Amino acid sequence: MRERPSRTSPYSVDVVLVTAMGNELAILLTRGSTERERWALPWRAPQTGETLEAAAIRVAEHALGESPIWTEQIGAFGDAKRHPSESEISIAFVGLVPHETASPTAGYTWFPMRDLPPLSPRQRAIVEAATRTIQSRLDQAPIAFRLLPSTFTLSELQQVYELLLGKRLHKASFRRALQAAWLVEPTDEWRSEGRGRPAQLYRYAPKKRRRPHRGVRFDFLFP
Amino acid sequence: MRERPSRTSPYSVDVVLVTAMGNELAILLTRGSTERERWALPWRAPQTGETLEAAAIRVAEHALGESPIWTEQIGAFGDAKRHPSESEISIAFVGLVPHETASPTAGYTWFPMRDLPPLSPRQRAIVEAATRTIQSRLDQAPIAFRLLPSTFTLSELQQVYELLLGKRLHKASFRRALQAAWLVEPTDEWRSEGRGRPAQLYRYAPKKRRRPHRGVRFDFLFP
DNA sequence: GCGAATTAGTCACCTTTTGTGACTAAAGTC
DNA sequence: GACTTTAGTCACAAAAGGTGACTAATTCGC
Repeated sequence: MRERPSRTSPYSVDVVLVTAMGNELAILLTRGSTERERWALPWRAPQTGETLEAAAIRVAEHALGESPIWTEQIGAFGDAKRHPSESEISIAFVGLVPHETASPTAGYTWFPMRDLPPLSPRQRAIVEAATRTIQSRLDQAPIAFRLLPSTFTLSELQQVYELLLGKRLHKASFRRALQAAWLVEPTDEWRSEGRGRPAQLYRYAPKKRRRPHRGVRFDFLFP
Repeated sequence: MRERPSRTSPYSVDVVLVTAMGNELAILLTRGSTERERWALPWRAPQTGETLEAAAIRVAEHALGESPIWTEQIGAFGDAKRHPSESEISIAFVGLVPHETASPTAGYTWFPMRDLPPLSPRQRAIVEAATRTIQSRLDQAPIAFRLLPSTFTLSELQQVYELLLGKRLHKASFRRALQAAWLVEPTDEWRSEGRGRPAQLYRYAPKKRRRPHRGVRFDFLFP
């Protein structure tokens, strides 16, 4: 099932598989067989007739035995940076995987994002772009909800958001915005997690559409 | 200078060149030489050692004699849709060009976005993605300002925003947000455009950085 | 058993942002 | 001079967002 690197393949599909591992984000890496001691993103030379996204999903299935709960293309990366596959360009995807159900198959290991081994320049650029892609999609798609089990506490949800956004959020603001969006509904279960007061469990149950009703923003970062 | 279509090329760089033509957005198309009566996006089979973005800029220079004022990669498009170049995948770029200075070379024509000729399915998908890319970048980069001459009236600027966003904006809100962002400064010139009161001319002169200071948003379009 | 510590959940207050109609100003048209 | 047209500004209300402080329910140490 493991495809061999085809040195003549003009492009590869590289996938950044991201999970919330405890208190940190982690991505899946594999030891590059073609290169000495280097770690690399899972990748694949897509077969003809195969959709790019389908190729990305197959990479994930091969590495984890499961498909991601959300996938998005990051873009094409060429720019004369070396790549393990020696392909000219990489079409990069990002995929999110709940950590509970995702157990890497042989040869794949989770690495915390804050402490990655050396990667090829191109793949490092891909990982950085993956972070930006996740963050910019976070308010447009319910990707954080699917990183959690089907029921979860609001504190857990907030922790996932803080992890993905890379910043702390105020509890009251977070819950107020969540309520206004009609995205979750409470179950009648509670979970006592050791110390403090037990938390009510919620499930993702979106109820109403948001009106995309806003004017312009001028949020330029560099003038 | 016109590169010939290489049938063995594994991928092509396709460019959506967008301009504000009077009251409408327009994109540049060329008559596909390999296909009977079809129009197509300008494209190029990139040379080895050439950056993807450099290839896109060269496409623009070849078609317009000028490089775009803003360029961004849209992504890679494969998905078994036919393409004039018969390449397996297209790396798509979007580029913005001021209409005043951009005169197409032979074989290239501006088409209003609302009335495009039939394109290949893949290129139609690329054009739609280009629109989304522009709209999502509009509040993060000063691309609207560079579509205009160096001095412009605030009404002209608002019209460009309305064109790119595809929706009307309220005059007072637009100007209030613009002032808060410290992006323009008035000149001491005025322009009388026929009918009503003359408008003051402004120039793009960004002064201060915005704080990326905001909580979460739950703006999902489909639950 | 009891107070301290810890986590969950909510409220109230205030500031900022945003939508919007109405207003004044300066030009042309008739 | 009255009317039309475009520019530019104001002020009010509503909505969104930041924040500290409060109550509630549990465990831990003693």
